[in-house]
Order: sequence, then structure tokens, then C-alpha cells
Amino acid sequence: MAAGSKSEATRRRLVEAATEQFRDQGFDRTTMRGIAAAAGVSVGNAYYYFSSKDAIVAELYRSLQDQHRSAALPQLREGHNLGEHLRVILQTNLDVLAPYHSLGHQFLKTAALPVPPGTRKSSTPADAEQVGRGKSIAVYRQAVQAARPQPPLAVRDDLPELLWLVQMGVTLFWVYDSSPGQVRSRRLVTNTAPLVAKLVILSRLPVVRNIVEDVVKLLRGARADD
Amino acid sequence: MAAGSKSEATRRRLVEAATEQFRDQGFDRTTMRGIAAAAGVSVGNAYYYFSSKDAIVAELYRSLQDQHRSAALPQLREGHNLGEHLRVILQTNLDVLAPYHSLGHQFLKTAALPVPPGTRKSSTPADAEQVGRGKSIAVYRQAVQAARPQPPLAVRDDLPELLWLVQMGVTLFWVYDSSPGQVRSRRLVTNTAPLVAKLVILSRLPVVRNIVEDVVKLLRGARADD
DNA sequence: TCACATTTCTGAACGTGTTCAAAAATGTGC
DNA sequence: GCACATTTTTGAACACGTTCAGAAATGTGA
Repeated sequence: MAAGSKSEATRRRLVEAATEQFRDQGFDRTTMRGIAAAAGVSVGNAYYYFSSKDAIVAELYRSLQDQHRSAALPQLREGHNLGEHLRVILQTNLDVLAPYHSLGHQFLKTAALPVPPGTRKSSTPADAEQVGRGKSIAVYRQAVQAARPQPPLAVRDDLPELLWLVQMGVTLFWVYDSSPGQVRSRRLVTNTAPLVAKLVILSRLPVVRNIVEDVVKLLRGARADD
Repeated sequence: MAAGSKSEATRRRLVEAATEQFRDQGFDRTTMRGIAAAAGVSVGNAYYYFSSKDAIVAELYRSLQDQHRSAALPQLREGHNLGEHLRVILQTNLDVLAPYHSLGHQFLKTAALPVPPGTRKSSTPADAEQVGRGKSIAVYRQAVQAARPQPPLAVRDDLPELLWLVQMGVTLFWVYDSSPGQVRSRRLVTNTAPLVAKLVILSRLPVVRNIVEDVVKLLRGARADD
């Protein structure tokens, strides 16, 4: 067997126990002692694999992001329009996240949003950004590429990142959506997708295109590193 | 003296001690024991006045919102254009929040965003919304009213709420802005204000107005109560 | 097999937010 | 002033996330 497979097994048991308890009892009622017990190890040992309770949540979020990608990508069939693609991706996102709605706030805190100030690791220059941002944008790049009709050239390059921002917004809404089953978030997706698609089409008009360009510039300026 | 003035004094001492420690040491390093000690009372007594550490943060946020209103309103001089007003309000907001940047995430969690699902108090039908939402929107109503030239009639009614949403977005950005002194948030404000103002002017054009109307409908639909 | 280094694991201990029974202080009707 | 209810205060106690010194298990080279 591969070296460290025993270690990997322990780690996997911890993740599985944690995932189950997070899903069934939410964040607060899930304790490190409970996770460790369910995984058959001591508390201290859980901390050998995960530096904090939040770190386990972050791992869970990463895994959900992967599930989302795997579920969404095969549905991006060539020839559908952009609105359809956007709707599918956003809905799949909510589907995957749904069982963990009570963890939503932790997802934001520990993974979805930029690193909170004060905590840094200066490893490689390519530092850790929001979890899965790059990969998520890649999904939208695929969605844009496969869409028929093709979005106007003027916005095509920036579109994947903008659509990812829309996803972030929807996810933010979902996190704080207290409606039963988060119906309101589902409705938001239903309504947002065609609206965004319409907006993309309209960006052929100079007025709209200029606005979009301004917004893109605004976001770039906000991201600039000094 | 008014009845309960001794009690109010204790409460005030707690708030002052907490505010100072939150400002100087941030959220985590401020302890309930520390707050209680600085206020000259026991831990348990602090919980007689505030049901949790978060509740003190919520109170602080409420007070900062009031400060923001008091500082922003007198600057809304008749005759300035909407972009100026928006810039002033947003900048004042960051000015007031600045000393408490390390509390930003708590602000979001406990006050700025809608109540997290699962926690409810069924008092009066008019339930507690986001802290100060109504009052904040009133500031923007005033800003719109005093602006010259007046925004197009088509969007004038919805504008205050939309501008408040912009403020929420900027605040969200600020919370997770790790640039020194949150310069990026300041720049975001500088760039956002004129862009929004330009957009408002453009909403005279049918295309743009329709988009804005669609967005408003979208947000109303998301807020609807089933 | 042995000696030693590294990885994995343990459980007690610390400081935290929060709760609670009961004490002290204050108010109220007479 | 006195009995009693109410408000205010106390400090011990609980469960939690996290840390840590060291024990056990596993790997490594001879």
C-alpha cells in the first residue's frame, strides 16, 4: 500500500464523521469531541489533521465546490443559450449546498470570502485566494464558450468572472435566506438567469456596453494591489 | 433621579468598556471577563444586561449607524448632485466604521445581515429586520430629494433602497478588505459614486430604464414572503 | 535485531462564552 | 419601620475549542 495510507484513513474518518454531524446537527452543536469520538480517535489527534474546527468546514466547502463542478459541467450542452447555462449552474450550486445550509455563515467566513485581515501565510507567491475561485470561473468560461448564440465579443472575456460574481451574490443571499427550503433563493436564481442573459445581449448597444465596461473597470480597480 | 438610573449607569459602563476593548484589541481578544472587570461588575452581571457577547457587538453597531446618520445628514446640502451625495454618505460610513474594522465580520453576522435562520422572536408583527435598515434608507431618501439635478422620475422612488444596497455591498467589501487602512474600500467608494450617478442619469433612456426596472422587480421578488 | 528518528496519537489542562441558584440591593404598600 | 416582591449582582460551574508535553506506533539504516 501507499505510504501513509493509515494516516489517510484516519483523516478520511474524521472528515466523514464531521460532514455527517455538520449536516445533521449544524455547526454549533457539532463538537470537536463528538467528531473525534465518532472517528474513533482522541481530540488532540483531530487537531493533528486539522488546525481548527473551521479548517474542517473549509475542507467540506472545498469538496462541495468539487461536487458542484462535477455536477454542472456535463449539463453545459453545446447550443443552449447563456441564460440556460447560468440557471443550471446556479441551481446545481444550491442543490449541492442545500444539506449544509446551517453551515452557510461558516462557509462565508472560512472559505468563500477573501482571507480575513491579520492572517497570512507567505508560502508561494501564488497565495491562497477564495477557495476554488479559479476553478469556478473555469466553469463559467466553459458555459460562455458553449453558449449559442455567442455573447458579444465586447464582454466575452470578462463574462466568466462577472458570472462568478453573480454566483457569489446568490450564494450570499442563500446563506441568509431564512425562507423554508430556501425557496426565495431558488426563485432568485430563476429570475436572475434570464435577466443576466438579457443584459448580455443588450451589451451590444454602446450605452449598455459602456456601463458594463465601467463596472469591470471598477472591479479591477478594487482588486488592484495598491 | 429617574427610576433605574443606577441600572442604566451599569449598562453604560459595560457598553463603554466593551467598545474600548473591541476597538483596541478586536473581537477575539476581548473577553466577557475583561469587559465585566473593566466595568467593575461580575461576569454574570454582564449577562444580565446583554444576552451574549454578540449582543454587545450589535449594540455597538447600532450606535455606529446612528453616528453615521448624524455625520452624513448635515452634509447633504441642497444643490449638490447625486454622485456627490452618495460619495459623502459612503465615505462617512467608512470613517465611522474604520476603528472597528476587526469587528467587521461580527457586524455582518449579528447586525448588518438578515437574521440567521433558526432564531426567532415572535413579538410584534413588525419583526426586527437588519439593524437600522429603515433609518439608513431614510438618509438616502434625503440625499435623493436634495440632489440637483433631480434623478429621473422613473427611478426616483426605488433609488433610496437601491443606493442602500450599494452601501451594503461596499460595506461587505470593506469587511473583507485586507489592504492597509482599507484603501481599496476608499477607492471603491471614489469610483462607485460617480458611476452610479451616471447610471441614474442614463436611466432616462428606455433600454437602461427597463434594465433597472427588471432589477428592482428581481429584488422585490426575492424579498417577497412566499 | 537493535538503535534511533519520524509520524501518529493521547488525555489532561487552559481560557473561553454562557448558565444558574442563590445572595444582595432596591423598591412598594402599609 | 417592617414584610414582601422585584431588580440587580455574584461567583461557581459547565461545555466548548484549542494547546501541549509526552507516549505509542511506525519507519529507517546497520
